[in-house]
Amino acid sequence: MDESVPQKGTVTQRAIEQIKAMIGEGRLEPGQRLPTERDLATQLGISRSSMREAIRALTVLGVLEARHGSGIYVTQLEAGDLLETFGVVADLSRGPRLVELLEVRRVLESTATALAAARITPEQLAEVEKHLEAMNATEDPEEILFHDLAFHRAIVAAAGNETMAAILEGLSSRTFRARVWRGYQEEGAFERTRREHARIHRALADHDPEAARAAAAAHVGEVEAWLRGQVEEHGWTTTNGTRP
Amino acid sequence: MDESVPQKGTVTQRAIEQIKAMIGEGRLEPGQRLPTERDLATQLGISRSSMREAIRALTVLGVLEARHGSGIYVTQLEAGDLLETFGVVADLSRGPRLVELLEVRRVLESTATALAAARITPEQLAEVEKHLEAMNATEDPEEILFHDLAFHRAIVAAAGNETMAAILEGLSSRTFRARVWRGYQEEGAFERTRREHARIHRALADHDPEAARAAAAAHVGEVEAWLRGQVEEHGWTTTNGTRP
DNA sequence: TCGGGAATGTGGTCAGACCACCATGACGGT
DNA sequence: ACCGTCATGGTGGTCTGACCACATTCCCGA
Repeated sequence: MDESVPQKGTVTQRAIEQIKAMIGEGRLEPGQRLPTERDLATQLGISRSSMREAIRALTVLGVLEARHGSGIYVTQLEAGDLLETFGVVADLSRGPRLVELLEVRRVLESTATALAAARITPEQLAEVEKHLEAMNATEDPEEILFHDLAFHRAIVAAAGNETMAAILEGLSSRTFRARVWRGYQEEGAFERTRREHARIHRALADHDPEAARAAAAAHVGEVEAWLRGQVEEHGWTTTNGTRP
Repeated sequence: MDESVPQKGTVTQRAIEQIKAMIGEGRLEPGQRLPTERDLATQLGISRSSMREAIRALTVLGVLEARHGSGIYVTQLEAGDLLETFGVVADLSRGPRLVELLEVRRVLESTATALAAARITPEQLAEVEKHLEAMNATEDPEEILFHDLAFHRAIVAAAGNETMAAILEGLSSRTFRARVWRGYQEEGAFERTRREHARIHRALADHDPEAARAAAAAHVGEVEAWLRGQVEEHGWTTTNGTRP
């Protein structure tokens, strides 16, 4: 077919760019099914192996989705699809960068919480309260962590910015939170966490953005300050410890 | 080798997780060279093709780097490496999500600018001024865009949070800015942009974080408001238009 | 009419070959 | 003795063709 494209980088890289361009130009709509790997490879004049690598790359980026036995599809290209890789960053970061990530989270989450305070509906507030109460009603760390995540997720969702929500989701992903939370909560921070959550909830119920922003910033800031201390004290790396 | 891992998802996916785990557990250090594709494939008991797909996936994520004829290496795992994919999001987003991205940028950049005002050194300030003057000294849109990017990049760098800088880099990537900027500047916003930049610079020189935050937020907010109007008016999609 | 199974098409995996590139070191000229 | 040159081996990059696993479709028989 179009042999117009000359040598430029590796063959696979070229294929990645071409498919990305097709989507950018609107020639491929979200949800649409692509030609088969074999056809695509023929069209671009490359082998199926190289085409598969290109598809794999775009799959990882959350742009394409391959369904075994069915075909290759363009994702909905929503924030959640494209920002899923953000979680990997949190998983592989350690030491000083963990603090930086928490600083980003503090900035974004305090803003999101402020927005939520202004816009939250009674239904959304009920969802928040559900997880708040569930969190206070149990002592099981696993369950607490689950409802803690859901609590913040519900708030961020009420802010109405899906992109921001997707980023924060990556910054609060289960493994990331678990790593930091474990050490933090060991120091008897449960009670403080409960107070901070209550303050956030009150600000939301009062529709008070400024109070909500301050409460959220303080909440994340507490963890951030603790982690900063840990990193400075011992050169903490916080790898995914292989617990024996 | 370790045939202990049973069937779980696709073979390639398993390989991706295993390599990611090796890095997470510290068995692979940043900058370290990995075994050859052939050896890795043998070790994990899979074919070279599948292993190559796994490597491609981790390459896209910014975790690995393959050098033709030399070998496969673990990247430095710095924020820039891992967040490079963030630019793809900006490239493929359109319509309402563009506004959301700009909102995220406003939040992060205003914070970064405030931090910079508090910490910036004379050398860093000189760098900022260099681009500010260069930007005001030309009429070539390409050059203006270049120095505009460099202006903000220098400020964000002075904030001292590499993770935040990497995210903002993705949100200001050349293609993203070009798409929005083109339309924005067509409406004679040059003069306003100059005033806003001057205000940001003065706040930095005065080491006044609050003024810096306000100026940066207003600056991005201007573009954001304009874009929001565009999206609401015509159902603007802002694809990479194939200009005929 | 409807249930089930075969046929087909798809992505997933494998094997082996060859090419392009890089690093190293042996070699020969100076 | 020094240094540039080039041969060589090893590495990632690409291609081919085959087979497997899964989803969908469709047709046939109950």
